[in-house]
Amino acid sequence: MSSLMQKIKEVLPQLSEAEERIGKYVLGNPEAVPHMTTKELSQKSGVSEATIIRFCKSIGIGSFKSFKLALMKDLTLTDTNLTDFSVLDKKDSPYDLFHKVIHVNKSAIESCADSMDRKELAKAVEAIQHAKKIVFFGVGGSSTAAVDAQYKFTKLGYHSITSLDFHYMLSVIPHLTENDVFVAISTSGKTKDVLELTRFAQKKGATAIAITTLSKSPLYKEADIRLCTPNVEQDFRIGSIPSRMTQLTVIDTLYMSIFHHVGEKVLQQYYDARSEMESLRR
Amino acid sequence: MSSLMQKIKEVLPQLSEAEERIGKYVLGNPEAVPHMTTKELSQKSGVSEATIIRFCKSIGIGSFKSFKLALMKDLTLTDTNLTDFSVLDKKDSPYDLFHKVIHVNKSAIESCADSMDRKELAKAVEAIQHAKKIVFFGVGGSSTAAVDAQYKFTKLGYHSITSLDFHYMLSVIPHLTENDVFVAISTSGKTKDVLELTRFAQKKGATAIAITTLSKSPLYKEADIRLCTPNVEQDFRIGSIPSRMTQLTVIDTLYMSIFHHVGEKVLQQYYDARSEMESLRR
DNA sequence: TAAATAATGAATTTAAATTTCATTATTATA
DNA sequence: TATAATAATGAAATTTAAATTCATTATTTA
Repeated sequence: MSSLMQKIKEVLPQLSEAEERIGKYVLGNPEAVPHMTTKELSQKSGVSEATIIRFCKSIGIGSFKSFKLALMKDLTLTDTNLTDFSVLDKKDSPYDLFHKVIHVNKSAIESCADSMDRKELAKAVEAIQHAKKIVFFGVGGSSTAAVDAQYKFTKLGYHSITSLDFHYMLSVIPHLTENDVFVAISTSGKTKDVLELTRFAQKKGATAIAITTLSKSPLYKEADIRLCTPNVEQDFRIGSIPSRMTQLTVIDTLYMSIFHHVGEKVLQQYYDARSEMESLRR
Repeated sequence: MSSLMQKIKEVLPQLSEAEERIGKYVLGNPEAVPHMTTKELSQKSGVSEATIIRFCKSIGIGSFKSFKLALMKDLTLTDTNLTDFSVLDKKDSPYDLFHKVIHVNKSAIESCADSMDRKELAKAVEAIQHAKKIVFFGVGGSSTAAVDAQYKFTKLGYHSITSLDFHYMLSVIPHLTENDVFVAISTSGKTKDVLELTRFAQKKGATAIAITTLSKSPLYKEADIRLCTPNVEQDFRIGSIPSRMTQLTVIDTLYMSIFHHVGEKVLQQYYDARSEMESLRR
């Protein structure tokens, strides 16, 4: 716990009722407060604006602005890992939500570092490097990552395929061989479509890479290579927001790694494409 | 040299005379500026207050307040000068790259806070709330955000459309009316396809929301509502990685805001869909 | 119970940020 | 070269945020 927050906690019992309410709100939503005005904070915590000012003085800070600055500094120093989004509030304005989204997404990406296994990652890069074809598949919220990956790897010169359509995929997979890679994306690791296609691809000899959470799910168990995303809060309100960020971070890593490797070879083509794009830019 | 100061240095030659004067003052007195008002800074640097505001926008930051905050952060974070990706190294292992990707993505999301204008955001949410149809369009790296948005807003019960195909979009837009919203996604704000479709949609009376960087681009100028993403480093090696993260963060915010609003109404349907999904889960 | 004190928010004032608008300078075009 | 179009600029007005004042209510003390 950092110094300002600590300080607030300490003096909380000595504060008046209204000021205590502010203190509690601040402690509960520290990352939201630095972007608020006195008016907003007064409404959120159910006191008057005047009391906000008094609160600042009570905890020994001269102005509301200084208070916000101090709080912000506090938060950056102790990168709070409040991954949960339970702090959503009826009164939240779009701007408040914006800052909460920033916070959640940042936390999600940060926590990617915890779940990734470097050996598995190395294996995945190795497999993709030598792949003739790469097929990505994800449904629902995970389809975003699949679409993104397909685009990125096409840019790198790969024969890269994805589709939201299960039956389309059924027609793609029979043509896979040992040289190919099937990347299955599913947060839960239980999605039936994804599982069935993964098994099918494996039967054709393709290497199955799973981008999924570390769990006892069938996808986790059966995949050849596991790239784990962290178990981020799955609140219904935020839906798949944070998990999609983690999936994309994994995709980005694969992309960067391959780019890094094929490097110079692709680079010239890349520049060509860029200048061509400039002139053609539709 | 930290990133914001670096950025100012870079754009300095492109700025107008008055704005250049501000830039020089800031570079010369970085530690003084965060505590100044627009009036003070205008006097110190010998320009008008209005020009101060324009200067902030010129360097891609949405308000003077955000500028001061960004500058302050810049000055305190002397050690983390990894913001640029030039630190890519031939010897980097996939795992090294993974951590760099995490860093870049995190920074990109963080800097979203600088460029967003709360009023524009409120306007966007308002427009979408009352929309009958929402059309998303982005090409290249920006298509990911469009696809993601389309999925999210469909889940919220909207008639939500996107396609990668310009000609398909040409057949969609004629049916738009004043009640509809067209969301154009383009980092540069110059993509021809996006511009043409945006103008077409506006001609049909739809409200055009642009998710783009704060710049003098045609898309920025012509859009009815501007949701600005920060000017993240556009290194060819990382391509559109960070800008896609910022676009998604904006999409997430819109989604959360609308969700928050329609809230209870959709919630029941949402739960129904979930349990249905459990049983149907393919 | 009455006086003193403390707590509070509504209303006001002050100050800061932002926008608008008219003016001037610059550039492109006939 | 003259003229229109565009961009740059600051003065003034507007909007927004912060801070103060003051009247009201609750609480404590004698």
